[in-house]
Amino acid sequence: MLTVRLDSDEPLVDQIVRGIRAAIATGELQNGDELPPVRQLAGDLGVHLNTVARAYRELQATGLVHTARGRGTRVTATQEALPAGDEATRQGLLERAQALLADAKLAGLPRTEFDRIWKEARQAIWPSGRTS
Amino acid sequence: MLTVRLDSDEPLVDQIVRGIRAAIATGELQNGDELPPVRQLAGDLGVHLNTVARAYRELQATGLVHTARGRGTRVTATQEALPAGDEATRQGLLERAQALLADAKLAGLPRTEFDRIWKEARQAIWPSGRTS
DNA sequence: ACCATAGTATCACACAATGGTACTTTGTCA
DNA sequence: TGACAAAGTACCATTGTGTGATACTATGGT
Repeated sequence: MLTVRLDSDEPLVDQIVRGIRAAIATGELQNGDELPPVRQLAGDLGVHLNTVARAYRELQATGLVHTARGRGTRVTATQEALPAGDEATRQGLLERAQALLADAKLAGLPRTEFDRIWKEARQAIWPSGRTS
Repeated sequence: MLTVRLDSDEPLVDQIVRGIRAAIATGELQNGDELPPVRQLAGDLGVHLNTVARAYRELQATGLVHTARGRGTRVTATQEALPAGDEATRQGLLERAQALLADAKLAGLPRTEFDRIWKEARQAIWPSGRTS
C-alpha cells in the first residue's frame, strides 16, 4: 500500500501521513475504507506500532480519518467539509512550490524534464488537467 | 532580503537555506555576490548567529557558496557544475510534487486557485514558461 | 465470561535544533 | 608592526522531537 524510507531525513510519521493523504487525494482510499491495524501496517513497513499510531492520530486530528479503540480506523472525509484554503495555507503552498522548483533547477534538472515529473504528479491527484 | 518564521515547524536553518537557494535560483543572487555577515543577517532575522553560520556551511557543502574566515561568504556557482539530476533526485521531487498537490487538494483549494499559485512560483524560478 | 483484536498511555533514549560564549583567521590602519 | 575590527568557527548546554519498549484499556465475538 505504501512504503517508507528509513534513511530519509523526513520523519517516519510524516512519511506515513503523507502517503495516506496522497492515497486519499488520489481516490485510492475512499470514504469509509478501513485502514490496516497499526500493528499490521507497522509490521509491513518495518516500523514500531507507535509510529503508525501517531500517524493515525495526526490524520484524525485533521479530520481525514476516524479511529476508535478496538474497532479500527477508517476514512471519514475525502472532499467534504474541507476548510477553504485560507491565506496562511496559500502562502505555505506558494513557498513549497518555490522551494520545489528551486531545488529542481539547482539540481540541474531541465525544465522539460521537470515538467514531465510535474505532469505525472498532477495527473495522479487532479486527473482532469492537461497542461499541468 | 528574506524572512523566517519562528513558529514554523520547518527548522530555522532550513528556512534560511531554502530562502538563499531560491534567491540563487531566481537570479536575485548572482555569481560573486556577497552574502551578509552571519551576525548581520542573524540580527535582521532575529536568530542566533550560529544558526545563520550553519545555513552558510550547508550551502557551502553543496557548492553554492564559498566562505572563508574573516573574509565573508559569497556565491560561487549558479547554474554551472550542477550535478545532473539522478534517479533518486527525480524520485524525491516526484514525491514532493505529489505531496504538494495532495495537500492543496485536501486543503480545499480549487484547481484554478492552485494553478495560479503554481504559475506564480514557476514564473519566479523559470520565467520562460507560460502554461506551467 | 473469555479472549483476540485494535488503539492508547507512559516512560526512556538518542539525536537534532538552537542559543551562549569564547576562539581563530583575515585585513586594515595608525 | 602592533592593535583592532570584522568575519567565520568550535564547543558546550538546553530543549524539544522522533522512535521504540512495554504495559494498559476498550470493543466485539463466541
